Amino acid sequence: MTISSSAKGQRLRVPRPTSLRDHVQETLRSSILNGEFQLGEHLVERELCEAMGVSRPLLREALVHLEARGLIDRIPARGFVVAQPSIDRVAALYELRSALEGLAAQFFAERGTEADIASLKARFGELYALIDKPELSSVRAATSAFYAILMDRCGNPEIRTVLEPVLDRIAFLRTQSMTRPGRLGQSVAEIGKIVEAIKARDVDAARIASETHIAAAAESALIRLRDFPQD
Amino acid sequence: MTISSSAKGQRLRVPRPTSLRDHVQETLRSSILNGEFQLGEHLVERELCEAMGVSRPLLREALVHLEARGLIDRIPARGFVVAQPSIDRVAALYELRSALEGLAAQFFAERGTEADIASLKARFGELYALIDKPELSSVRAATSAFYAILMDRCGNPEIRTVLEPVLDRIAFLRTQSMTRPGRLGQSVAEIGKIVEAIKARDVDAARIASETHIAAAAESALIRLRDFPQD
DNA sequence: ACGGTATTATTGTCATACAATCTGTCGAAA
DNA sequence: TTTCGACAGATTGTATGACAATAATACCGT
Repeated sequence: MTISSSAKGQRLRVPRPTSLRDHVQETLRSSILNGEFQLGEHLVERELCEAMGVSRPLLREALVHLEARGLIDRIPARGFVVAQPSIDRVAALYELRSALEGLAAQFFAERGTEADIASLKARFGELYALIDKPELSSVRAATSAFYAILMDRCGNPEIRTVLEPVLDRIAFLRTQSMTRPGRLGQSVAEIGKIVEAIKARDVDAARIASETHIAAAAESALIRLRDFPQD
Repeated sequence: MTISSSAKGQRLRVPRPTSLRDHVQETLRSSILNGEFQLGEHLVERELCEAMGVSRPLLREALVHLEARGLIDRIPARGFVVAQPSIDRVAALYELRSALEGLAAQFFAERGTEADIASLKARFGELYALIDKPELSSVRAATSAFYAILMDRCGNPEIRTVLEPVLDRIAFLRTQSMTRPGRLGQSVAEIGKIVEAIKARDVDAARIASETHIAAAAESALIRLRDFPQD
């Protein structure tokens, strides 16, 4: 965890751009979201400590944080495992996601500035351009960028704080659902409806388009989940 | 933290009904919710360790958990402080609460069993009986009981997991707003509308009644917050 | 093959330590 | 007198090591 501080004009001492715990936390989080652990897999503390080169108390702090966000579960005398929501729970999470993103779209249509709307349209353009060559990482990046604008500029910054844990808990399904053949084009079309409604300042249409979009994503994800339950 | 194990027929060793960390966490949480700390107050780790009789790593785990839930904030090299949301943030939180409780009411009206509805009515009855002698702790208990039913039986168990942190962050306002003269009666009347709508299985009315109720609570809380900003 | 027991691995928790950083104080210079 | 800077104390951020309690596993005798 050494950080080179070479830039001469800057402050000499740049010990940690962020706390070490935050780094451990984020590393662990993205490892889980990227599927580097199986659902339900036991997270052995000593192994992770050695792998990341940090002490056990620090690692545990990171784990506790992720536990609070619902990404991992704690089993009383067994330790931490990657959360593995049941099908019912996944359905409930999608339902929540639908409501929260619908709310964000509604607020954005109500309160977004013209500049915000322009940003949103730009992000949508980037996403649209990917329909022909759907590469996983690009699609994911463009989607995140779109939603980052939607959440950050919708006028209610707290939506993001509650939505993020929800998204984390269904992230293991989202990857797949976007790359199904044909699904991307449909999905982008649905998102286009959201953008249109926002552009027209049609509050209800924006909310409904957003809810519809997530409902479709949920259906796609749940079908897949039912087919491969242990995935 | 000694636990007497005297019952003869039971297992002899009853070390911890729950993990010690959970206990520390909950103790700390309720202390904060009960206003035993000022908003923005610095939480000094060593003091809390001694007060609760636990080690610093364990205390920190509890603090990190509460941080993840938004109850406390971490300031880079200063440690943890009790979260002190700005007026804008409080407004955003009430907006979210309104949407989420509206959703719960809607789902309850859609999916609650008759037995669930009967339970809800019973809780409402208990609340109604308190209008004449509004004692803080009773009102709070009855309100929690009502909402516990509403959240647990609405058919989407995830709503509670996202709503709870939201409620925690505005808890410091909720106490006051219920005890304002006249407000309780009005509040109970609003809740009564929710119950009625649910009884009638009127999904939209249930959602709207719930949203309206929280909007009124928000207005009351925000007026108070603007009058006593440092409260 | 099966049931019970011993061993091992791992968690839950503690005590302690120490460098880095922040805070506040006190003195020195303008 | 006011302001600036250095010093000391307090507190965090992180590490090490330890130990009891529990769960998992392997072993062994029947």
